[in-house]
Amino acid sequence: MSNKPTTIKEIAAILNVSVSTVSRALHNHPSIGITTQQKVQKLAKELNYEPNQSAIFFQKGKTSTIGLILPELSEAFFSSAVSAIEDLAYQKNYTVLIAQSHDDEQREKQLIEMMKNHRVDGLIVSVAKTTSNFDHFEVLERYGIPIVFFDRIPPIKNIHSVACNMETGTIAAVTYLLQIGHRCIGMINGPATLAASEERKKGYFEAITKNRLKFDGSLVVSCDLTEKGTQEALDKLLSNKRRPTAIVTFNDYNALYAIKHARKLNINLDKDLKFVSYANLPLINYMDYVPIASVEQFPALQGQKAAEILFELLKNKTTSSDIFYHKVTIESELIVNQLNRQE
Amino acid sequence: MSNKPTTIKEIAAILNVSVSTVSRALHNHPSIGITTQQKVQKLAKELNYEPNQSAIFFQKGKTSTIGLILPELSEAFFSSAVSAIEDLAYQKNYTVLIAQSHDDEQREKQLIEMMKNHRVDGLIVSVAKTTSNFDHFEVLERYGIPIVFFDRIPPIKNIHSVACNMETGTIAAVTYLLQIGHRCIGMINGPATLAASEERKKGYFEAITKNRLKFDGSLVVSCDLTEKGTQEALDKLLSNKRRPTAIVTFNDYNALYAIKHARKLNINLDKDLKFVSYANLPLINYMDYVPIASVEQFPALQGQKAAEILFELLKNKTTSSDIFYHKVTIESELIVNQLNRQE
DNA sequence: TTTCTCTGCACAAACGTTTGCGCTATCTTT
DNA sequence: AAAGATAGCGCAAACGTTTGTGCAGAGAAA
Repeated sequence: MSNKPTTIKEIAAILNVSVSTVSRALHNHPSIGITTQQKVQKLAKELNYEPNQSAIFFQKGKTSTIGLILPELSEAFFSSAVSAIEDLAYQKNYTVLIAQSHDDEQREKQLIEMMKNHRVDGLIVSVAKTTSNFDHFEVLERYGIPIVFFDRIPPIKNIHSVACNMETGTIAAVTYLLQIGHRCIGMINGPATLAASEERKKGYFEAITKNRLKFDGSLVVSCDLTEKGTQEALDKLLSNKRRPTAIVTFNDYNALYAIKHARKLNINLDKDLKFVSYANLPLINYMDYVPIASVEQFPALQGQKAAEILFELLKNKTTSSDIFYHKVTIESELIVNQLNRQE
Repeated sequence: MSNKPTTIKEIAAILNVSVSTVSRALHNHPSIGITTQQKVQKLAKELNYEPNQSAIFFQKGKTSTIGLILPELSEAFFSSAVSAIEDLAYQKNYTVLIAQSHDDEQREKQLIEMMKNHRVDGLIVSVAKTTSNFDHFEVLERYGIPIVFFDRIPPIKNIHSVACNMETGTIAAVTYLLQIGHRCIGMINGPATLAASEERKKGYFEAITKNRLKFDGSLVVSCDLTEKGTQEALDKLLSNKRRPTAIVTFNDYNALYAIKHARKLNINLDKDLKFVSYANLPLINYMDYVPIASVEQFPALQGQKAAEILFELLKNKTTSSDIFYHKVTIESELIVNQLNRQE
């Protein structure tokens, strides 16, 4: 068994032509006669010829491979992005080398090293939560390997990035709650260190003031996004002078923790307290009590945009790409949950 | 910018030695003098030399890459498996080319083709639900590319596989329910076409008869695993002459559909009806009412075993590996849910 | 006929690395 | 001193493909 794959050489030998002729014939090069071209292609098909990608990669000095580093594949947000990136890469005859950092900075560094050795043509990255030093990314740029960041963008200059505008999404969320009658709206926000937290808060403020209500700082509480932190944040909000009738949470997990805790406190989630969240996880479909709306961040679209930018960069590699840095912002969108219980 | 990476040639030129000497020195080959070796390694570090993997792959005729084809990355089961496989591959200096079939047979075929062109050294596959023709896999074997299947195993001869024993897990599940006092236990099983359904049914039968109870066929109903099908199956069980006090479902999603439906029917899930499920999804942690126990199928372990087998096959590639086919069965295990509400 | 222009192909280098083989000193043995 | 062994390194081929250049023959223009 184990038939060695057919090579261009063998085809050339059989047809008594040179390897270059075969190569060009297979690529429909104009300088090859039509009859020769057909002869070659016919035999190639018969012998089941498949070009040896390894040889091509080596020869061309590029791998037609893009690297993709993200925190966790099991998070629905990222796996959606992966699918989108994969699809686009597939169309362009690229392959995707996927790796998970597990939100570990060291691992991320090693993966970058690995990607470099593998001579990936470019990289799409969503950085680990814990990453504080970003030198390893800059090294890659010096090697001429372009990087596009998405969703989690490092705070450094001169990078290509794709991210979601959290502010407008938050405005939509709060406005929606105001429209359906809520007047006292709480927010369980993320830690202040995250840029995304700041955007959410800004959006909250905007929506409140634009509707001629006055902003109450005690209704926005930070939390570390753990289950315990969320419980404490909820407790704080519930014991506030003005008790909120609706709460905007930082993300879906966050919302679920809060909902769980609220139910334990015997709060009627159909009447007394509503939640709005971010991300729109599929697991929402399996829950009994779910947020009444979610701010969708379009992970697939983010991934697609990131990939488009990367391919653009790869195409124009000759020109000094240092001149222009892409920075795409995607508008988030409020999705009102259809499964919303109307009892 | 865009410094071209250092090559072995340049190092050789600078030190006035041959490329072969540099190559061997970098690999600590015994036939190279200690001083030369150190000189080379020192300079290599200074020049930031990194071996060109493309060239090595090409030269060695192997890519040190394994392909991984699975239905859906977003399913927690598979993403766990991916992580385990990645880790092992990383240790062995292999990289993993991941691709999703999205449970589509055509896509799966294309991916196989792509993997072949990329000259992956081996493949780990969990086949798409819809795949009915398995020729594309057999082609690979003829190319000398070994395949290891896991979890979803195609019904063909002479393959390497890793899978979970559903029968013992089911026995454990039913036995547990018997132990905590249930006497009438229902089962929402999968379609009869799936081997896994058969195993579950067998396990159910075993557990019942071993405990000197008589098997009641009306307590085991098939379902197509959709939400609607699950609802119908539950309805059927609830209107059975002997109404079950506990139900074993085919998988977690299945269980969630059933739980949702049961709650809509105002059934007291703390008292009147208990569920046991399979898979132990992490989303369980976010649910209000969850199965009281789950049969764990150890996706990470399955992935790891599959990878181990593959690396074993790759190591012994010279010997005609046709002789022996690996078939690993992993025992599933009943996990009693700690979050189980004890009210 | 001569010169010029294509057309259609062959030649060979190049990409970076590994590895079998051969060669030359030096050292050991007799 | 002659012969053999060994250590340390260089030479060159090989992996499969692409691509710049060269070159022959055919046809067209003079």
